[in-house]
Amino acid sequence: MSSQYTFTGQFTFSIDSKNRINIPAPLRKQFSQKDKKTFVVTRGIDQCALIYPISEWNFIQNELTQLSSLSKTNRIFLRNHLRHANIIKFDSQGRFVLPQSLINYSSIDKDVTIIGVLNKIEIWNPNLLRKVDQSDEIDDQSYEELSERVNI
Amino acid sequence: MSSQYTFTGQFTFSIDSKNRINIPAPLRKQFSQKDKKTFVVTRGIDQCALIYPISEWNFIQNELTQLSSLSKTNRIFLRNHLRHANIIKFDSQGRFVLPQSLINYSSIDKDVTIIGVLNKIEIWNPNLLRKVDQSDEIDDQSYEELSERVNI
DNA sequence: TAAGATAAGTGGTTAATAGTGGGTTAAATT
DNA sequence: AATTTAACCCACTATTAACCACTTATCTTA
Repeated sequence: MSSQYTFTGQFTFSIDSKNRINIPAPLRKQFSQKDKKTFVVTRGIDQCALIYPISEWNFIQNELTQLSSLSKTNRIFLRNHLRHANIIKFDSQGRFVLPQSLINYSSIDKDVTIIGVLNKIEIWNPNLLRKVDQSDEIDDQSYEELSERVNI
Repeated sequence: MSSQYTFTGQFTFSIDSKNRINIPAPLRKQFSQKDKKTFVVTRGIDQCALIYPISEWNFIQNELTQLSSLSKTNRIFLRNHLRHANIIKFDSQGRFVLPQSLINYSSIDKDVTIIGVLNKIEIWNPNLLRKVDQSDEIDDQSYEELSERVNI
């Protein structure tokens, strides 16, 4: 099942004194009527914040209900995935306030890099992202494996 | 699956003071009704910018949705493929603005060489392309391997 | 082949939008 | 009740996108 959202592109914005972040217009324009400017901000697996439009988040939640809580891994995974999720709306200017806990988690200071990744939006500290870019090269072996799964 | 687009030919155009580049008429004419002058500009693997008509890009994007973000390799791959992709339309004169990040990446200055390569269009710094032409000769061995896959 | 007509490439101006900052009021918390 | 927090509103500036205009090239037709 593929999403209606296809966020792409990278943007460098700033977070203001009231912890507000602007959602780049090209991304914001994609928000459908039914999602009504509502989305979920949560922790990424990487050290960044993630935005899911509410309908996407509901879909993910549905996927998660498939996991049995009898498994310890599942319990941990579920707990950690859900506990940091904040339901948020953006204001009439297209901004939202990033919760303090996520600012801490993603080490965000003044500038933020915002990246569209299909059905979600990543929010990074630019310096941190640069480091990740440098350290996390994909090796040939992994590329080989990828090539068997996607044909582009 | 083969594309409806068969871009061919080489053109030398210029980029203006507002970073606008004209799409050569022979290429532009191919854009189908349904693609509505919409396309994606992104980084090439080589040091150039690439244009995909939106329907072509959607095919690539669809492949990418197959990859789960729980895998670290996938996350890196997705991020790096999508972050440089800009959805763009050309104006009533048939031009589009090349994002600054891509101007930097492809070292484009004043003139650009535009090449049609089947389902995509490459945009090069002419000098850079000349260098690549000289250094990247195809050796006999590689031609042999190619001959087993395409019959021309 | 010459002249007109059409299309293509290039340049600039104006109007709209996007990004950012701050202030005011309402709500929530203690 | 006081303080803090969040929602809402207004305003400024810079960037972007839409519009208009001109020159050159190409095609058509007499």
